[in-house]
Amino acid sequence: MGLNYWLMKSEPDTFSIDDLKKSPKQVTAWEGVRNFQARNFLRDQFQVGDLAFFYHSSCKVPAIVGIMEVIRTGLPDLTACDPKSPYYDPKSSMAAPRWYLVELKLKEKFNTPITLSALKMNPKLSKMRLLQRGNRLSILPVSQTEWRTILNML
DNA sequence: GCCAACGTTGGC
DNA sequence: GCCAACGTTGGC
Repeated sequence: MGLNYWLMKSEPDTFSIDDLKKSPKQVTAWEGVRNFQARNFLRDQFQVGDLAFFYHSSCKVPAIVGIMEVIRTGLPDLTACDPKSPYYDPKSSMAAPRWYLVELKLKEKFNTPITLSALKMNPKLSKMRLLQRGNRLSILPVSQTEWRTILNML
């Protein structure tokens, strides 16, 4: 099986691509995913070497702002075990982790973000999951064709 | 701040 | 297992 492509949303007020750029080694643990479908992607389908778009959501100009590479997978999200964390989940435990995360390294920050409205205007992307009505998943698979189409928009 | 759409919870 | 109520997401 080949490598996968993903789109990962983050609210820039919480964690932006510049925060990632400033992180040690430009690596981050993508913590706080609390949706089962997204969790299943993280736990079961992410592979080392996969590439992911960094997407800024819930902000003035929602956009793809860069590319990350998956460097570690299948790690339990221990913020679920920390009562002081906003991501605390009493139903998770060290012995039986409920939530997982991956580690990502910044590959590229785009000089010009690819905005949501630009994505919507590209007829080749009409089937993209991000653009489907009512989509709320914070982690979405991207097809290889979509990935290439989007890179061609840079 | 609004609201459509969706996910989760919990009573039955 | 159903489904109403509630909470969250996220664009606008």
